[in-house]
Amino acid sequence: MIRRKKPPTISHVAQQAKVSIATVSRVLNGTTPVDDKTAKRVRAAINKLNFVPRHAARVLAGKRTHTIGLLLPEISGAFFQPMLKGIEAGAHDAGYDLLIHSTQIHDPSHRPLGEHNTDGLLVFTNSLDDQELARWHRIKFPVVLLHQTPPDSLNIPVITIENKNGAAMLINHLIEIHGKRRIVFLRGPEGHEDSVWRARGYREALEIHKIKFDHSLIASGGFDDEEAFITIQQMLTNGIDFDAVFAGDDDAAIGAIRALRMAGRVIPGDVAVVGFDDIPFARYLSPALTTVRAPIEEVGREAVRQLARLMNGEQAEALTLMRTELVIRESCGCAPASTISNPLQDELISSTRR
Amino acid sequence: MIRRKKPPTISHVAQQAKVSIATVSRVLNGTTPVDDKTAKRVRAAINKLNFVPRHAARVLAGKRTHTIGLLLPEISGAFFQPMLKGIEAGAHDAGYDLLIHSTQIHDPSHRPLGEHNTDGLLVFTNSLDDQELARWHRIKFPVVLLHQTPPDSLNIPVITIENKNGAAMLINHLIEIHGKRRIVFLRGPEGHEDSVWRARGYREALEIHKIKFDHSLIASGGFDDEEAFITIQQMLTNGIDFDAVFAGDDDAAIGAIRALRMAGRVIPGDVAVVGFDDIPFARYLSPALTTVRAPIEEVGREAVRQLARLMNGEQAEALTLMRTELVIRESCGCAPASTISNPLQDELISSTRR
DNA sequence: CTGAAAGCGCTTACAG
DNA sequence: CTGAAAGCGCTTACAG
Repeated sequence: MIRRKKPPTISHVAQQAKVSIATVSRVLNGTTPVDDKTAKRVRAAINKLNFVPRHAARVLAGKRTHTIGLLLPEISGAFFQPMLKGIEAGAHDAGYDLLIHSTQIHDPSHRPLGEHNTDGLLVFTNSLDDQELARWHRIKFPVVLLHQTPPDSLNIPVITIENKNGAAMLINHLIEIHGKRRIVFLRGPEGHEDSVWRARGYREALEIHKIKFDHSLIASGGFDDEEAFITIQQMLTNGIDFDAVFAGDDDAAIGAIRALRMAGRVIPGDVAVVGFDDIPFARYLSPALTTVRAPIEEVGREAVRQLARLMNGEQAEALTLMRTELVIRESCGCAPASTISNPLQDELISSTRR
Repeated sequence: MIRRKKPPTISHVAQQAKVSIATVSRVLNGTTPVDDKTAKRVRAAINKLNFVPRHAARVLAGKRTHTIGLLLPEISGAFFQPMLKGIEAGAHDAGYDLLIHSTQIHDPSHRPLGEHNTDGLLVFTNSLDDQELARWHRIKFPVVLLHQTPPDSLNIPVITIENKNGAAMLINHLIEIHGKRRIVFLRGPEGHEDSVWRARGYREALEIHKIKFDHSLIASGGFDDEEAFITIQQMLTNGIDFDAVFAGDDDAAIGAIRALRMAGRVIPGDVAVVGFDDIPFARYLSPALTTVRAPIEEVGREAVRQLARLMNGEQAEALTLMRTELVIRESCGCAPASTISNPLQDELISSTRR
């Protein structure tokens, strides 16, 4: 068992400064004017005892926590980096601390993040069951969803991106410019909405070009390097014929490229490979990855903004849909812009129609 | 102001189930046997009211939190991904929840993570001032340091890696195999211990080969893509002459490569570039990056293990120094192993002497 | 400007 | 097996 020396409490400080605990609390919070000399004594006592108020007690006594929580399924893949950056920046701007928990859905009686230790929550796809969302909705606890539609018809604000159009633009490009007809699509993790919408974009683009949908070209990539690697290897082994791969996201694209190379296929000569997200590394791959740029960081910022409105008792936007852009580089078969890869020269095509 | 409907408390449940709150607490915690029928009634009430105990109250009343905290300066750069993975895995194995906060040192009276809401803390370099560490040490609150030596002579356990030997191996390779003499070193962020040790490795290697240390070859790379990019551009503009760059870490190596390319330099023909860490993408760069493999994920796991010992009142290892390995790929000037890049074929050289 | 006291929602000896 | 009550460390009306 742990034996830690008991930290000082507000009573110790009060004793030391010869005032009541109420007064200590007041200089701590600056809620009520306190006599200068008294305040000075209290501060001296605080310093001397090295007193730090216990968060738990404060929260119990009804104070706001000034922190927001972020619930993630896991922090893996390059995707989360810009998202975290945006959220951190947003939280900082709004004057909130940020606490992050990556969770595999677990025992609801023991949530590490919730109304007991935060003023509001950001919830990313797949990190929570609907019951918990419903409960928060019921007690009017501020929650904003990322890349995920709320269950039932709970009106919880959502921030997400133009997945469908982004995917469709990508597939259109492969078909129209590079004459591809047999395009593999690698799905993301089970229940991941981004994946569902990208699949729809894929199908719609096929339909527009009267290309028959072929089930055998759909497989699971898990938005993950390793899983995509294995899947593509398997498709190769099974002799499935294809001339392009839409890997679902950039991480999976890396795995796909690796598998294809290992099998001796040339990219983009034999097979074109495209991703989604435009993670920082996408442009440094060789061939440089053609992909869709998702404004991931901005999604994070905006989510905090909406959450802040909720926490202030204001109304938030029900749905914020952020634009995606086609980023054409080399892995689709287009020629390199120049020897010097200049990001500014990437061709950008916006996903907003018209 | 926020008006949330008040969530049910343990008293409501007690009323509903017609028992005392003590009994409710018992079925909640399973601490004392409770009559089956009573328990069933209580559980029914809990379900009906959708009751979730308030963490803050539990903690106040003296329960352990079953969660550990991780303090980081920021989650940026590809480095943190494997570290987080290791820590998450470690926490999960040890049966703890993990809460993460990335912080710029702020107001000590308002720490988002500490003894009030965790049972122990993992602290990464640069995320905290020494005072706070000293305070925790004083109250015997379990803390483990990552990549950072404790201040003064507080005996706080540390997990870190063989930075010096790793760097020395890298520089030795550049000098001995590729005949480099003017090697740039890009420092990491201010106060970052990894950077300090890597600098020492760099200098020692130079000394061994009787190469005079040249101040003008040292600059700041910040362990960051963008910062390294700017720095190298500047060195080029200033006409500083060099035949190799040790970028400090892999992220910075990417920025360095970008700047050199933009200036028309060929890598590794004109300038060799090497990194440190071996982040997942290092092998996919072109040329594939020569670097030092740091067992980042394992550092995370081990840190949690040591922390768990502390939290159990056991003694922890004062210093855990993890081995690094030289990973020779192409960016140093070595020939590619084969067209098919196989990780297993990378040449590995361990940092442990003898 | 300051203090005494109630209350936040739990847990846990102590009795029974 | 179960309940009454004290206590965890704060905040905040309510008086003065």
